[in-house]
Amino acid sequence: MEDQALPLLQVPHSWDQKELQDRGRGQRGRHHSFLALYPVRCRQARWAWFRVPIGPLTDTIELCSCRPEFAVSQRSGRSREASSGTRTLHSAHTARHTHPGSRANMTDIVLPLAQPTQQDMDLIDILWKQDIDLGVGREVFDYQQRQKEYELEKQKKLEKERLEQLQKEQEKALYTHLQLDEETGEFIPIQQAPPAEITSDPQTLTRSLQTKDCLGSETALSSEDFLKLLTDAFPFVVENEEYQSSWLSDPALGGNQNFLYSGPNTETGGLQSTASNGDHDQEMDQAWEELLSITELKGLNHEMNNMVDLSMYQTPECPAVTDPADNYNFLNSMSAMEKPVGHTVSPFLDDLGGSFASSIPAVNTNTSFHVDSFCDNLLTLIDTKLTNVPLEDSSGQCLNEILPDTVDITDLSQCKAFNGSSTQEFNDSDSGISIHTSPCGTSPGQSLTSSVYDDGQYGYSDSEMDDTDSSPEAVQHDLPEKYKYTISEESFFSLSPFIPQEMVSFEMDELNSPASDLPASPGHATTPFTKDKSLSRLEARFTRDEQRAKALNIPFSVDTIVNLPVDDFNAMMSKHEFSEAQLALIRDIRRRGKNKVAAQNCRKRKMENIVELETDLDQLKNEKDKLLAEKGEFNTSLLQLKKQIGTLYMEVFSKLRDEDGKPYSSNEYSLQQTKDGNVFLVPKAKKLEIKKE
DNA sequence: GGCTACTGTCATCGT
DNA sequence: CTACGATGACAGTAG
Repeated sequence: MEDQALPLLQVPHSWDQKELQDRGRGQRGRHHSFLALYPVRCRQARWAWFRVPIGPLTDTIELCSCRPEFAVSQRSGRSREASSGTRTLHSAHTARHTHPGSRANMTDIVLPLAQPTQQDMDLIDILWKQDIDLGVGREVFDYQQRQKEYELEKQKKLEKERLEQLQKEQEKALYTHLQLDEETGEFIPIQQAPPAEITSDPQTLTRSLQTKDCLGSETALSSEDFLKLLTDAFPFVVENEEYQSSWLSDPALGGNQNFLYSGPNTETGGLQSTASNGDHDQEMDQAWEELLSITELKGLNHEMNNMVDLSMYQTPECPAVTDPADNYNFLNSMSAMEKPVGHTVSPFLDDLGGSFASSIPAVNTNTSFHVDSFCDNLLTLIDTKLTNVPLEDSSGQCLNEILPDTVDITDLSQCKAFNGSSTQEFNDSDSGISIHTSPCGTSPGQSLTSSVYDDGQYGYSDSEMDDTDSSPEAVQHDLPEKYKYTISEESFFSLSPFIPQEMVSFEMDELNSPASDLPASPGHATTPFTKDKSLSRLEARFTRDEQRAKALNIPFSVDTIVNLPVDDFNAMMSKHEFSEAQLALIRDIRRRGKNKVAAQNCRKRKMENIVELETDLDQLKNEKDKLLAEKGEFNTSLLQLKKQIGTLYMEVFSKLRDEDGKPYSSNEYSLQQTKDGNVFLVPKAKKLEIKKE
């Protein structure tokens, strides 16, 4: 640790660090209460600025009165300046500064006591005089006086703290009657008296929507509790369907059909009409419009009456099911509801939580997706889950083994199969699950995978394959696109004896991994979707190549063909006899695979180069600005120098006298400086000659 | 339907 | 001459 104390400057008490930096060392303030600031290097390698009363400085510094003013990073220019150019006050001894008012990190600072040399004393004296010149008397620096001021200040501070304390207590008392809404951060008044019955008053209902977290956080909220919550007064805000999902997700609610039946129309209208302000009104309108548009746009109005929309199925925190029957009743009740409420059915899945989520893929994904059948499935699933009977797929594999331990509910949110918005989306989305949770496609009874697989649609020929490329539907019927991938993937792997098992597992792991990568939070469809997209393409590509390989009975996996080193590859090839077509295909596969990787690398490099160039550009721009500023400064100083030289010239010239004591005419004479530094008075005519020479 | 981003593929060049 | 990587150009796909 360096012990340095550098007398830098005296500044007014009011100056802050920035001002200090701006004004720089050596400047003086106008106000009273001048203090000497000593930058002291502390153990944290920072410069602490200490305020030291000037008065005692002439003799000894009373350390107890030294208070750190502020700490300046050592890297700051100011600190460097302080450490480099200033004279050190050498201390005969040092003392640990342990003033109670010191900041925590300053307690270890060693402030050297000044044992001023004559030089230092001179400097201090000069500073004193400057202060006096500025109208600051010595009394300003009187320690006793300052001590009094300090005491006064301290008292004021204490009083202020007491007031704050009082205020806090008042707030605390207030908050005991309030409840914190974790989502909105608002405090909600706690009303002790529970309502006698569930009201159909939309406002009350919508208020209850705000209890999302309260509801969601409790696994089994009693209906009484819920009713209590219902009657709590909230500011009316319904921003998205999540609110609906939250309140509907409560099992207790699910069991109350009256409540649910009372919902749709009155609620819709009521919500809009009772919205307390325009914004909320608008938001509500928009929310309902969006909900309605989903069905209207897709032309599924009629179907939607009986269909369950799970598009909002995005709440990750799902309480465990406590009473499946409640959910079942609830679901049934929902089937009779109007569209808007029909949309809100999805949340009941939240109740089922992760346990149900893992079973969801087995739900019938027919486009009709009738709620009854869904309920049946649901109930079956719940029962299965509850009775701990392992689900089995068509191949006899235990679903519990296949399914990831934790299937995030967001996986299902991806599953547009439950969206019900359109047939296409319906199917397509299901793939979101089927890819990552294969059992979806292999659920007993309605396994699309097995049906297609069994139908023998899995033909292989190059031409067929090309057809598949251009219009996959042609070959794989009207299966959901990703379903197809899944199907082909699965069936291919299962059918491909030549693919090493570890490779299969690797592939499948790779395919499954995005599911686990999916964010837990709902509503983040972008990232996983991107992954899904690339994933499906990857799958498609692999499938295509694998299919081609399979079609020509090539006994290697695409990965092997592509990734094997040349020698190994050649050795492998030499062990088999291939036809021309096979050889060509293997070459193509290898070339394509290599090129694919190369293209990926190439694009990556390209992007990196772009980023690098942008960085360089920024740097160059900064440098240019800097140079321009520097140029301006140089020009200014050059002008100043020229001016000074002109002045000097005139001054010297005007003092020159001829033999008669008369000044020389500037029209006839001029001063010239030779290279050796001598200055001559030269007649202007001669000057021309010199110039010619 | 046009735009954009992403990706795979092909052709070509250089090593 | 061949293999291979790099890269521009193009096409297909999906949002």
